Amino acid sequence: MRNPKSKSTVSTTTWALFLTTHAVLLEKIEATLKVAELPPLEWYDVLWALERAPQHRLRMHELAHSVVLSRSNLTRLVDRLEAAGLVERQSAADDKRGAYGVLTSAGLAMREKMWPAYRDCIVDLFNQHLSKDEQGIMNGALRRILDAARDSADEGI
Amino acid sequence: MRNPKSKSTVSTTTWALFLTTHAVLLEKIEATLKVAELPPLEWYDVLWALERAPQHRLRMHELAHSVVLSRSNLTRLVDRLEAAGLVERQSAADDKRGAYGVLTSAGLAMREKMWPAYRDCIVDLFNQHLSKDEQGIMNGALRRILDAARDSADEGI
DNA sequence: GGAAATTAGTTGCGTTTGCAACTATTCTTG
DNA sequence: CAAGAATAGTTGCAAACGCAACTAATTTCC
Repeated sequence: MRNPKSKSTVSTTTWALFLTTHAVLLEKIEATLKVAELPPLEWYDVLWALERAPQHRLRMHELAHSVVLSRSNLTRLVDRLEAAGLVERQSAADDKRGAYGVLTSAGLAMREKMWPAYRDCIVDLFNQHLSKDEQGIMNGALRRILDAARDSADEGI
Repeated sequence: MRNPKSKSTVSTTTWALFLTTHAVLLEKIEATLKVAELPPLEWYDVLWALERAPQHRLRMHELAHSVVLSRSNLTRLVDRLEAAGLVERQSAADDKRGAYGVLTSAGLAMREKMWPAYRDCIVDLFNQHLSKDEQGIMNGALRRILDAARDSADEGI
């Protein structure tokens, strides 16, 4: 029982590496963005999700799902983005409960401004170390894991 | 410029899947632990790091590095673990600035109690969807990424 | 051998998170 | 078509985090 692996022989090496790599890389990326005086990564995620969406807008719950955040956290993240002028709220015409998060032109500009710094991080820390084959294999494997975790049938990444 | 990929042709699919998979899986695992009335995952990480360490103890900064946490956050995480009786602080004899975090027997028991629930999560959400080959390839790739990010030359995972 | 720089760990403070409760609207179905 | 259930989004509050400042001990090196 000293070593978890001994019990029913499950190897957790990949999982442990997955977690640690994520933690280390995220820490580095956030630090880089901070030095460049750019907003945190989650802002990028929201801006990019909106940029890809039809009419540059998504309902709050869609946005929350898209960036994998709880509703309440997304509410407040959008508060901050709205305060910064990067996103606007628009009430939904067809559902009076609902609201859209809408990308502003300043939000689009910020997404584009953040991208080079972010892309360089991804390349330097991640892509650079992966062969095309490895990328293909990881895409397949992660896709499968993600779809299973989300009970399949979800749209984009 | 609409699509980041178009610029200097860097494919960020793997990275995006990596991030999203991490977020979704962590959310599920934390929820499972909570339902089982078990402490959060980071407690497990600390307990397990100490359990593997010689004499079940590590200096605070080693522990911080081992679980990829800032010093100040580790200080307070250990505060909580100490309050729960799972870890003790011990001042270092050879360096009067220093302190050890030491696993208590209650801490060891808790680690063992958490493991089955955690292991089941890992298997169900992660391992189950990976072939041995895929695991091997991911291990190699992640190891390489992690070592590079940490300027190589770091011990255990 | 002693001033300056470095390292270990903690703490204060403002920000962000997580959870549960809450309002308001829409859907269900008897 | 009305009562109850479900869904959308926000908010209050306590816990946790990130950063910079702080104390204390150790190392460097002139």
